[in-house]
Order: sequence, then C-alpha cells, then structure tokens
Amino acid sequence: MSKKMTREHIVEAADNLFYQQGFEHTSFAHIARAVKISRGNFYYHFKSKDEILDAVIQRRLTNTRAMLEQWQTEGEAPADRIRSFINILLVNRDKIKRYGCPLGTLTTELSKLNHIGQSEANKLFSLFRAWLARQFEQLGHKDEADTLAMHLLARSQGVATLASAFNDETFIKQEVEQLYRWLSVYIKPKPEH
Amino acid sequence: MSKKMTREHIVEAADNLFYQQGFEHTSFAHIARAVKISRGNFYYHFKSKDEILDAVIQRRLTNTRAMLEQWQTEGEAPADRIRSFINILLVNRDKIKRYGCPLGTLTTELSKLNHIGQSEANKLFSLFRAWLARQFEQLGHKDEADTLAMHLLARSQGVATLASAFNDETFIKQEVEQLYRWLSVYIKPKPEH
DNA sequence: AAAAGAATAGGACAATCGTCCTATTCTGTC
DNA sequence: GACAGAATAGGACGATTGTCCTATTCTTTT
Repeated sequence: MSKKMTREHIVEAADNLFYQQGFEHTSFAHIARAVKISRGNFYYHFKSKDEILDAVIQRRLTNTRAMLEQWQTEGEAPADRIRSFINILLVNRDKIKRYGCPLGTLTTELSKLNHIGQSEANKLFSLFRAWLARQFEQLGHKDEADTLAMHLLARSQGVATLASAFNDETFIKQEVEQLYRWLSVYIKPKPEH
Repeated sequence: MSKKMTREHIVEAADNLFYQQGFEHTSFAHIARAVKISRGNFYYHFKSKDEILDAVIQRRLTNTRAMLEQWQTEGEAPADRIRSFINILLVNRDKIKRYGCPLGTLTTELSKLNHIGQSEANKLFSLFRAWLARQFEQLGHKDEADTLAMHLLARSQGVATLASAFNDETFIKQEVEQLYRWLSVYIKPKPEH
C-alpha cells in the first residue's frame, strides 16, 4: 500500500470515529483496528494525534468547500441553494439522530478541551456562515445577510442537538418544514415581465 | 468535615468541571484538586466515577426543578414564564459563550460515549420540555404545545452552540430579541372587559 | 536475483486513568 | 483522658493512553 493511500484511510477512519465517539475518546487503538494497521505504525504517517485531528479537519474543510461549490452550481436561485443547506438535516437525519451534527459536536468538544485545533475547526463553521451570508445577499438582504446566516446556522445546530437527545426523526422533518416557511419570507417575488 | 458536606463539595466541584471541561476529560485528580481532598478518598463517598456523574445529574435535576417552580410562581402569565426561560440565555451568557449550554453539551458527550448516564441526563431536557409545553398549553395552544416547546428548546440550544463557537455575545442578544418576537405571536390578547 | 528504500509490525516507555486497600488522623462520647 | 467510629491521606494495582524505537516485511529498481 502506498503511503498516500494509507494516510487517506487513516484520516477517513479517524474522521468517522471522531464523529461517532468524539475526538478524545477515540484512541489510536480504535483507529488502528478500523484501518487494520498496527498501532505503532501511525507515527510513520503522523507525528501526533493532534496532527491526525488537523488532517481530519482539513479533509472536512475540503469536502465542505466541494459541497458548497456543488450547491452553488446546481442551485439556480440563491433560495434553492439555501434549501440545499437546510436539506442536509433531512439527508443525514439517521446519523444526526445518532451522533448529532459533526460540525457542532467537534467544535464543542475541542472548545471544552481547550484544544489547539479549535480555531481550525471553527473555520468549518465560518465556511458555512460566509456561504450562507452570500446567498442572503443575493436574495437582496445585504444588511442582514450575516445575521440571517447565523440564525439559520443556529437553527440547524439546535435541531441536530435535540434530534440526537430525543432520538426523534419526526422532529427533524417538522423543523425543516418550518425552516422552509421561514426562508420563504425572505425570498423576493420574481419580477413580472 | 461531615460526610454529607464533603459529598456535596465533591458533587458541586464535579458539576462545574464536567461543565467546563467535559465528563471524560475530568479526572479524579482534577476534582480532588478542586475540593482539596486526596484522590484515594473519593471511594469513601462514591463507588465509581459513574456514581459521581449520577449525583451531578441528580443535583442538576433538583436545581432545575427548583428553578422551574420559582419561574412558575414569580411569573404571573404563562408568557412571562416562557420569557424567564429565554432569559437564561442572557443571564448565563458569559458561561454559555465559554462552555456552551450545560444541558446540551453533557447530553451530547454522554451520547457519544454511549454512557449509561445518558438516559438520566435526558430527563433534564424532558423537564424543560414538559414545563414549556405546559406553558404553551396555558397560552391556549394545546395541540401544538409540545411542538412549540421543542422548537424553543432547539432554538436555545442552537444559540448556545454558535455563541460558544464564535465567542459572540452580541449574537445571543440578537437571537433573544428574535425569540421574544417569535413568542409574541403566540400570546393571546388579553380579553377586554 | 540482489540491493535499496518504502512501509509495516510489535513491543518498550513513561504517564495517567479509575479503582482499591490500609494506615493514619480527626471527632465526638463516655 | 481513653476509646470508637467516622473521615481522610497516600500509595499500590492493572489497564490504557500517546509516543517512540527497532526489527522485519514488502516493493521497486537495477
């Protein structure tokens, strides 16, 4: 196996485990078992656990950027793109119900650990925040664009937290419906011609 | 020192530490340092770390019940009582900014650890949920009372998560204002007489 | 087929974890 | 002031953690 591929396998497995069991609770033994390599061999690929965390965050940043770009191109109107964002609550509802939001839970954990990776993890939030703000700008709400983006982010985070706490899938669907209605208020009616 | 008092000190210190650094990351050494007793002496008061966690949760349950009862008596109208709930975001904004919501973060962590205390911790959420639902019932929204309660809970959770992630106090104030406006829609106009 | 370098396995390491045990100190009672 | 029981201190325990080192296996090149 090439070094590059093994590295990717490690990062991918660590990504999932960090999401499912948390960063601190995931040990090298866990990741090793998942990737099926020996524990001691990690240090040929990473100098420390923090370095794995950083790689995981970078991976998420890359994936998120790709996702946002895809939404950007496949959604015709800004409102459609925002709906794409709201939709991840539905698309990932199984995992959200079990593990919460991968973004929010990691950020919260790193914050409590006072971990260095905290600032990098927050870039993930900022990515969504800036992207959402841009969509609201294009909807004609320049002044309140960032406020609306933050509001929508908070709503999704809250939905994920409660859906996970109460193991409630119906709740996600309800709230997504409400978010759609909330969004519709900010959509400009199409100019007649 | 009496056994009862030492026990209370331990639970109080553990409560704070679990909130600030998380349950798993808080070791006996941490708590011992905070309470200023020896590490080995814990097992005279608690048989295991899980037992401390349970005591912490029970403590929070008791405190929460007391708080809800106080809101119940001091708030004349149900709308005032709901506003009391929304207000904790403002009252505790310093801590929320630093450590997030004590309820949400603990529940999320225990969920990831697959910890037994999870179900007990969820009772805390259920406490707020039932209490809020009762208020909405009294506001005349019997059918959607629970939905409204869950919605409000989710909103607060989201606000806490983002305020913590972005270290943003202004955001809390903005969202609290929005929650007040949201609530006003559900308040019955007082009957004229 | 031989040599060179990349990739891996497996164990040693110090530190820390939760847990447990025992000797010691404190506190109240007769 | 002697005694009993409550409360505490301090260390030992096995397990696990992240880290590091070295011997071995695999892969590629000549």
